[in-house]
Amino acid sequence: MHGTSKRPRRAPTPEERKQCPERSRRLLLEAAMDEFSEKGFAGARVQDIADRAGLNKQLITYYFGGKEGLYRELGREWLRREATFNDPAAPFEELLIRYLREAFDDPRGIRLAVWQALTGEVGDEPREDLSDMRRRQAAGELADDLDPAAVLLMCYAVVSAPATMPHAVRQIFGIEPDSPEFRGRWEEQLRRIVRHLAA
Amino acid sequence: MHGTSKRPRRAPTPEERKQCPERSRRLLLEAAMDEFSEKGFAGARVQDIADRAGLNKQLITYYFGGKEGLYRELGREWLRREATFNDPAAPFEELLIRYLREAFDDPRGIRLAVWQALTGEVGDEPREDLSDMRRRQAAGELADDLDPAAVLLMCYAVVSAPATMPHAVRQIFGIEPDSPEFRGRWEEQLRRIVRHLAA
DNA sequence: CATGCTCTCATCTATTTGTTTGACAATTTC
DNA sequence: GAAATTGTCAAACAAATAGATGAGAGCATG
Repeated sequence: MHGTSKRPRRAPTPEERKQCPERSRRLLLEAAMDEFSEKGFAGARVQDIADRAGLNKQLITYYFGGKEGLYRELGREWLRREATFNDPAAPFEELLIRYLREAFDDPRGIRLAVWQALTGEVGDEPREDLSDMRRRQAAGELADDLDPAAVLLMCYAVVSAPATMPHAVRQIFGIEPDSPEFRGRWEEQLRRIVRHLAA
Repeated sequence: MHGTSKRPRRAPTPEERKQCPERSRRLLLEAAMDEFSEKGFAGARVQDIADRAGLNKQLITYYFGGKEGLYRELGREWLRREATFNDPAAPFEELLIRYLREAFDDPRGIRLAVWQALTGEVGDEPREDLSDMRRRQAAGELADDLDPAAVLLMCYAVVSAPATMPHAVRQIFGIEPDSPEFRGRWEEQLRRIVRHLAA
């Protein structure tokens, strides 16, 4: 089922792989992102993470203090990453689409976030800044009768939807949520929807 | 942490509780709905389910053939329930709000569905019927440039949002997702949004 | 009241799983 | 280049957990 059937690690360090803690850390984080985003914290197995990284599972304890430590570190990293997303210059529609594409290209972050939300884990993310949305509203990018906060939440919801409710996509559209067809269709429709919200 | 510290079940059948398989089944299903919707399949513990139901955990095997059987039965039940939701007569806005209130009153179904989606479980739900949406569009309830399928998916997304991304609600609105304040505000905003989509 | 069946429970067991331990190799430091 | 530190691994360990076993109570039917 997994790539490595018996971990035959005969040639562990062909050349490149001498001993490199930074590399190991990175490999574990990547593998953990795969596993956790796929199965959630409770469903993920440290053995699988280690296998995926091609490393010994003990290293998870060594580097991150255990399964939970690794999970937390992953959350922190995601936060750092997401913080670089605001771009006040771009029009709202473009911002949404940019975010949507990111979500399509790598749904792991969103899946992880939803999993954290479902398990009720409380991250200490700061209060979202709405001044930008209000500015856009004043500039006519958003209808006056709408609450910027609500529109923002709606955007989160529709961007995450393909990842959080793939079954609904299949049910409604009859195509795969990760197919180019759906990608294009959803993107175009979201564009139109936000245009409707501007009028 | 749990209600029964040591399960002191001294008076097991005070009066009402003689021996009633139907009651036991129902209790287990209810408890399972709580646990699974809260922690997902992998995170839920049969012991906790049994405790919550005030019954012995072996009964889960007895009635449902094990943890997984119980989980499946829950999914089936939810499908049966959701099938009774269509109401072609009501205006679209009211339909959405009705669904939203249901979700607020008991988010367990939605949480369960999202969990199933995240774990990649494939239910065999039939293809969604869009003819109703198309009729509404023709009747002017929905702008012509919008894809009925996309609007439907958006509705699912925004209705589920408070349950699937409570952290976002706190972050953006600064209030609790299940507070009456948020309920009212979100409902009102969704009304306005769908009105924008009709124009 | 006996008998068979259904329902319930406490205990045990096998397995899974995250972590610990101790050995050893690689790398750095002096 | 020797010693100490760091990185890696395999095997053992301990906790948790789902399911199995067998005993026994409730309830019907003769």
